Amino acid sequence: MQKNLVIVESPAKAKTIEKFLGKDFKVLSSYGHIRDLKKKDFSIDIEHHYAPVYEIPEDKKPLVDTLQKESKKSETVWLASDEDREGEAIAWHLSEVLQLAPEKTKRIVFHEITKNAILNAIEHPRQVDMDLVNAQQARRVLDRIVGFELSPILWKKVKPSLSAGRVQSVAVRLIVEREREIQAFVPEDSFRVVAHFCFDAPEGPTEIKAELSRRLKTKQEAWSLLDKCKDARFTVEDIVVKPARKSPAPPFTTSTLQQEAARKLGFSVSQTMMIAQRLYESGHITYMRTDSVNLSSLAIHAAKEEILGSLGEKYLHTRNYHTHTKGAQEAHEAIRPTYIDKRSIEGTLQEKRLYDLIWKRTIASQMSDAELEKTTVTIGIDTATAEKFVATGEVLKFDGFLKFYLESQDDDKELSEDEKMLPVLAPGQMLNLSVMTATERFSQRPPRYTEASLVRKMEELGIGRPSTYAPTISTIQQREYVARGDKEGVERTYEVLTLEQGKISDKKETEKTGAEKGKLIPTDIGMVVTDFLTEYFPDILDYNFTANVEKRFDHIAEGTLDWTEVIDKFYKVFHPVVSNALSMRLEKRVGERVLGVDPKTGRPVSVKIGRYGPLVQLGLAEDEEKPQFASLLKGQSMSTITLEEALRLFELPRTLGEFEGKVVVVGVGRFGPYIRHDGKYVSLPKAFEPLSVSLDEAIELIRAKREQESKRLIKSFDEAPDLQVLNGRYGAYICYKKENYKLPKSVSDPSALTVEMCMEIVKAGQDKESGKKKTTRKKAASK
DNA sequence: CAGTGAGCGAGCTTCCGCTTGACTT
Repeated sequence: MQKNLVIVESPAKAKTIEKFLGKDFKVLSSYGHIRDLKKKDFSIDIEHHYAPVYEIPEDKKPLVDTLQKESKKSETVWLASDEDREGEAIAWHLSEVLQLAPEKTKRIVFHEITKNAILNAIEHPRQVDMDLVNAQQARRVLDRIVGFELSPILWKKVKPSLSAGRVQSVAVRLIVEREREIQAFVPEDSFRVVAHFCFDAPEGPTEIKAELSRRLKTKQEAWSLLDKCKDARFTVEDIVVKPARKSPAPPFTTSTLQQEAARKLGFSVSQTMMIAQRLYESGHITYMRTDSVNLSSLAIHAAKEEILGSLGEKYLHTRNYHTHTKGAQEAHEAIRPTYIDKRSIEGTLQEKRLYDLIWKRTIASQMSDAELEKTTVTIGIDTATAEKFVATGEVLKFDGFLKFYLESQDDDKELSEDEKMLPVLAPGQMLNLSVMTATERFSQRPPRYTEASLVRKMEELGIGRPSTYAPTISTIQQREYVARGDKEGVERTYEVLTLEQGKISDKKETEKTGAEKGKLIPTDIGMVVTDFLTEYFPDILDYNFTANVEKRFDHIAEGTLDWTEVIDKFYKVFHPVVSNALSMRLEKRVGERVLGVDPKTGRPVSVKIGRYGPLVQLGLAEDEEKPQFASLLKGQSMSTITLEEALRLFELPRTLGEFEGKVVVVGVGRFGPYIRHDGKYVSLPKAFEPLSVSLDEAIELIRAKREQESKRLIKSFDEAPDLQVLNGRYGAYICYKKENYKLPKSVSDPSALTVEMCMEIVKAGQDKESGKKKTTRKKAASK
């Protein structure tokens, strides 16, 4: 009979802890939640105090069986899930499902995975905290109610298979509203005046650059200042030297790691999480889903040793950081290297780079401030005494933590001139003007969100958790509410006035502005759904909704509120709005817009969302003649399409002419624009537009496709007509009875393959396939 | 891969937070 069973959430954690506890303890993992509301049904009994209907998901059953057996064998079961709302619920579900007797069940928590922390936890067990569990049930039930009541409204009113929820709908709203701000943005221009002065210093002629202390509103104003400066005397009026400090950023949380990995390494949010997961599993870093900036005393000590050893005491400044994030639950440490003395690790390049980032950030957080000296020089103009030029310089006196790490800025802001050292000057010193320019500058529109900056905003609003940031971002893209995309910049002209050698000249220059890559852009569906939800459910879409309900969850956790009453209060208000929204008959479809009348037929033209996305419609459903439909093209938007553009869409499919006696037709299908000829399809590359592509271009594309086709067949065999060696997008492969098989790496020349060799590969592939099918089928069933 | 979409209409879709798989084309 084994004495003790400890259950934690993560298997990697289980492995480490088992080492600390010795023979009398077996440590297993629950792999997160073991029980949840039933997947399919609403599963909340409204009539009976919102009683949740739980089930053990199919893929968790074997695990639960194992836990069952092991717990029966043990004298004491230690529930060691995380110390937060979800962790407490996991502990409770475990004790319910495994039917653990209270006298042999103990709840323990620890914040750091160290031997001391765990032994200490074992010394201080407690019972499962039902108030905290109820706070979790309230959270879970609320999310189910919101998600499962809102989504069906969208299926009926907008499009099937859409979804809405407390977190995702607000995330989409942020992106939609930002896009509208950008559309409504009117840039304001002003003139930035910069002067280059020169003077004779002991070491030779020296230059200094200074900027007028304010921007000038108009060209006239700029001109008149430059005019005044033609014969002006410039004098150094004041020199101020001020010390300044910069402090390091706190250690990484999930959200800050995602942001920095995006800025410094160019990783997507999900990529960062996958790489971090691997680092965690191989024991290199602490847990990667955390909202805490706290470091264990052990880690701080290790960082201290590391800094003292390599740089000395001057660079050391240990600190404890505190979380100010809304709704943070701090069940884990900050993300840091497990062994801080490990400067680098074995692994892929990406793993190494991410580890390096985490290492530097952790070490820097325990290092001294950087010390700077900021110098400000004010330069007066005798012909315009109200105006001043200002030159600023910055000198790094002591690098401190900057030796390792500087947090990046989003590229949102206009880059400031890099500040550097100023030459030595004295008050009263005269300066000669060499050149002065007044350049027209424009105020910047707000930037679109990146995945990482959206995460930052969500965290700020307390929406979502470290474990859901990445999944939420992929959900809103999967539902086609938003898409990652590039925006081309626009050419803009601006004016530059130059004063040089007593003469003012005036010229126009051009620049590209507003180009963005990989930013989140809302789709028509995203905008229509957001408008609909904010109109009917303003409370849910409110940026403070989560923060407000979190307050109530906190009261439940403290035991001062009953969870079913919180849900009841919410449901009594929410559900009638849902019923109302479902029953109302809409004059128009949600998001429908009438563009005008087709001059040819006199029939009305409108845009709306159809089952497969945005479409234009010519005529009405009740007309005797059936209406015509056409999908919007890529790059077109319901909100900006004009009547003329819409009418042109009805020209598709369009006959271009004949080639080899057969018609060539261009159209737009489910997979984008295509050319059809002689029963064969060729997709239209991005560079062409279906409305403007010519017959000659189409023929060219058909020929190119044929050329590619002809290269497709590498080898066929007379004795085995079902067998072919083909050239595909990913290189050579074998096709046998319509199934494809990958070639092993050992095959260097696919054209040398024989029937026997091929059949061997096919057979190996089939064996693998049959082993795989079981799992894929299971996946499909659970989906 | 397939180029659709209100007149019949079954049955499907959906939430958020905990975890890690075992897959590739």
